[in-house]
Amino acid sequence: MVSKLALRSHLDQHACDRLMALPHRITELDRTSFIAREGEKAQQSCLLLSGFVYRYKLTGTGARQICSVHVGGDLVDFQNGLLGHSDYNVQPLTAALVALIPCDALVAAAADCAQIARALWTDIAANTSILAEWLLSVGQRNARQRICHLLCELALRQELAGARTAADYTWPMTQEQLGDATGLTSVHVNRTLQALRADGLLHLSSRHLTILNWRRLRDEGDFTAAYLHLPAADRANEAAA
Amino acid sequence: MVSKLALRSHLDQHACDRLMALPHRITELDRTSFIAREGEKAQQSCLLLSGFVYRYKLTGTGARQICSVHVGGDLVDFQNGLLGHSDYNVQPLTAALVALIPCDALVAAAADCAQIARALWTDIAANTSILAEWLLSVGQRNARQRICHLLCELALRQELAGARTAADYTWPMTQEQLGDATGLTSVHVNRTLQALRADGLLHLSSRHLTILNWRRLRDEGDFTAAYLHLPAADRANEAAA
DNA sequence: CGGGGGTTTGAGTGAGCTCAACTATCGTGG
DNA sequence: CCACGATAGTTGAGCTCACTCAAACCCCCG
Repeated sequence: MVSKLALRSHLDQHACDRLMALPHRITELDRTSFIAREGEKAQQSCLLLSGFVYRYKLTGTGARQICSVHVGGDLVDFQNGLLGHSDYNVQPLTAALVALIPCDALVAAAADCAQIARALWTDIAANTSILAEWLLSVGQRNARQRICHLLCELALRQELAGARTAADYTWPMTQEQLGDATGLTSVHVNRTLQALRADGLLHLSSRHLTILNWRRLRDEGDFTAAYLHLPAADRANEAAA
Repeated sequence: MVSKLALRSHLDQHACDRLMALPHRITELDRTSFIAREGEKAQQSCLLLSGFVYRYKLTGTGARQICSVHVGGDLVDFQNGLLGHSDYNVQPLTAALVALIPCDALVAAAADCAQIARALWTDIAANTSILAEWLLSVGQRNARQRICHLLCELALRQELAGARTAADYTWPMTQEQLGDATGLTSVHVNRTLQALRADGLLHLSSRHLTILNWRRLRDEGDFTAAYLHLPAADRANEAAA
């Protein structure tokens, strides 16, 4: 379970044992709780076991930008432990089961074991890569592209996280949250989603998304999976419509 | 020189020596050269000695989003060495002097020395934090705020990188590049800059920026320096107009 | 059956875009 | 020393994508 973290790089038995032995506290969280709060000290990392979690920042006037969405198996908020205080807020998007791990313990494990260090580094780098792609989306793509793109991304990430199929998955966000992730208003998200439905690309009802035409959704969203750095990315990207 | 990298965390003599001993190749680059190219293997990190460097991504239709701008002392493009291939392009913004360091050597140094590992981690985390703030800007702030914000950011980062003063510094970007960094067109950047000049906030001519009213620029840009994780941030943020 | 969060719809508005031309600046070579 | 070309900045006019505000609707849950 804990070792799911390290999909992107090889870990031998010793490294896995070391990870499993990390001190941690498993907690169930509801949507109103905070995992981290901007400006506070962050001493714990959070490994997401099930459910969804998101990070967001606020402007001075209260506008919210969602900076990432995390699916099961993701290690959230590790970096901030290193910097002393958190830059952003982290909250569950849905009810979520998380394992809280002291950052110090992770750092110590990394110092002990080069494989763990590399795995953690790789994980951080992959998350940074996703962040850069989000910036590209928000900065350069139009509403329809942004939404298609995000839908594709979460499809693949959830599939890797253990969902049966990428084409049919749990949709964790409200339209307002989708807007805050893409830099759009919820009204405009709503209209754009309607257009996508009308064009037969997808079926989205509360908490559940079905992708009806993967190829078109991918093309319209200008989506290529490389930035996710998933081992299965190539295959998934070729998945039939 | 090499050790400037580690401003954010403590390094003892041993760690510094270890860093200085890293294999590297110093090169002078002009604006047309590539430090990394999207999709290629990246085996080298790049420590920027002088000049400016930027990273950018392209959409399928060729729109460009600048993901970061780097000033002297920054370690650029380290993460991608870990992931195998680069997600983005890295080019000099101006003529630049860089030290190319093999990623493996950095990883090895980190494995040897916990202080180096922590310094590198911290550096990556700080860069990620900046990226998140850019996402916030592009997603939620208007043109004027985005530009003011970026001007403030580069002022502080350059000051820390050794410029005499934050209020008066080398401006490395064209208006088009500023547009690509903020998700605006160069035309709109131009008009917004004119408004800022007219309001007496700054003086910007080719390659040189003078901030005339730091406080207003900061307030209008909704800028707070915390996300930069600079030791001097608090002081700088309070600098007089 | 009465909230309340989420979604949908309508109408009007505006920030920022597009396209296109023009100007300024500067380095280069004849 | 000037003509030239290239790069960067400026201006104008018209347009559109996405926003704002506001009201309805839906549906789940207590």
